[in-house]
Amino acid sequence: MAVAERRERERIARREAILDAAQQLTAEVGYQALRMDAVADAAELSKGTLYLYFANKEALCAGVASRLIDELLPVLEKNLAKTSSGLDAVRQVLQTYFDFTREHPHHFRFAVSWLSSGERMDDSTEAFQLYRERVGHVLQHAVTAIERGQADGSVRLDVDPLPQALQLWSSMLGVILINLNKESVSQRLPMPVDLDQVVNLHIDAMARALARKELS
Amino acid sequence: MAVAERRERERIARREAILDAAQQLTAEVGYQALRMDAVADAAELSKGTLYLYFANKEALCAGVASRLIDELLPVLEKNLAKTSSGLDAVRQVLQTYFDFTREHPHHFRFAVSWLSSGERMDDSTEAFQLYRERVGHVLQHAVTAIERGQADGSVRLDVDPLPQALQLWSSMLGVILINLNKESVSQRLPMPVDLDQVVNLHIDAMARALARKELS
DNA sequence: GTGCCCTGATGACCGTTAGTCAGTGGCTGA
DNA sequence: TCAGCCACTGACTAACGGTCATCAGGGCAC
Repeated sequence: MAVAERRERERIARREAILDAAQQLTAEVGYQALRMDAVADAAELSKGTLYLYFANKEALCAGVASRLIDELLPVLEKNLAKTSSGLDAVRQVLQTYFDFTREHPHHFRFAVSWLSSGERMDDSTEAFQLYRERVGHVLQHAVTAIERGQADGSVRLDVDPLPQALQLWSSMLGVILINLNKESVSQRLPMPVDLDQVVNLHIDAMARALARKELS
Repeated sequence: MAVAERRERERIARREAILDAAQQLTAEVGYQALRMDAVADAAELSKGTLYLYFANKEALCAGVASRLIDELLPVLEKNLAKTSSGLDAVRQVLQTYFDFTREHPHHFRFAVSWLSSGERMDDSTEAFQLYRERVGHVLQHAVTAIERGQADGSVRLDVDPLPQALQLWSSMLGVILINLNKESVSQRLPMPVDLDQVVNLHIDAMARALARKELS
């Protein structure tokens, strides 16, 4: 049935068109302020049609987020290829992730709101399965970097790669969160602080904590 | 005018009564699911009245959050009094904050959603001013702990207390965020991970990164 | 070629909820 | 006694995510 195949192609293309519109709008206003009506308008479809392709707004956002994180993976792999040691690779994972969130702050906000939503967000939809898988890939690069460091002697042997990668990822999450809101955060501190510097301090601290040899 | 004074007392009492109702409900359902109608019902007032005391729902939530963080400060001060060194005090600040978020997960979620809201949340209301001030107090304890450690020789001298305290605070934020959602997070990892352990790993890593003497 | 049917699209409509505002009643001070 | 003020009220509005009865038109059987 050539018809069935064409239908399937058209379905995928329409889904992509919706994601195009949503991604464009998201980049402008963020996930929170994204309106389903606006997406429908931009995609030149009616609102009801959106719900034929995505279970709800969150699933649509997860679709956009999956696309974005797909951009991260090749960059991360390229940067990791240049590293000279496992410890250096650990730094590179953190730095690359940070740079990515600077380019796509809305994506990061979405991830945080997903993580902090508790039970509230129904993330059992297909779009979320994909998204979680991609996040898992990023995490895996951190695990691999630690293992590589243990093999080449740059990382302490008494750390367990997987839990430690989670520690790296989650602590980085908080640092980035603050950095994304540095204007409002720093404004109300007694003295001015350079919050970009805090990111570097964090990466340095992490490297020091994982380093096998004491680097002074 | 004794009347004016009584009016003022009554106004404060009513405000507190609203906060009582909101705090109770928040503990049950969280900030996100808190309904202004429900608060009005619980406080035995009409919804319109709530808006005479709080500019909007967020300001009301900030009022509840301020109350909660007020509970943290004395506990933190008590725990800090028991510490034997500055480095130990740093660990204690992190641990106490973590324990607090376990008791008041909703408060923490509110703080995160405030931080990740960007421009969206109008936090110029009086209730937020108070809340920010309290957060500043907690942060100050971290700064003081680092300074104490530098004075007693337990913390490296080449760290700048204020930025480093921000690094400690923000990284801890991320670790706690993951911990609060450990069920949903760990569920989708290739192998089971104890996310409570990640908190300990993080505190250990932070201590290692700040310690003056290499502790192997 | 004709007509039936299925699929995908539609948009008016619904429910929920934050926030508003014209109206009410009781206390105060003259 | 009564005018005026002020806290309070609750029906109302707007905004937005999500639904569903209905429609159009392309494909298939005959």
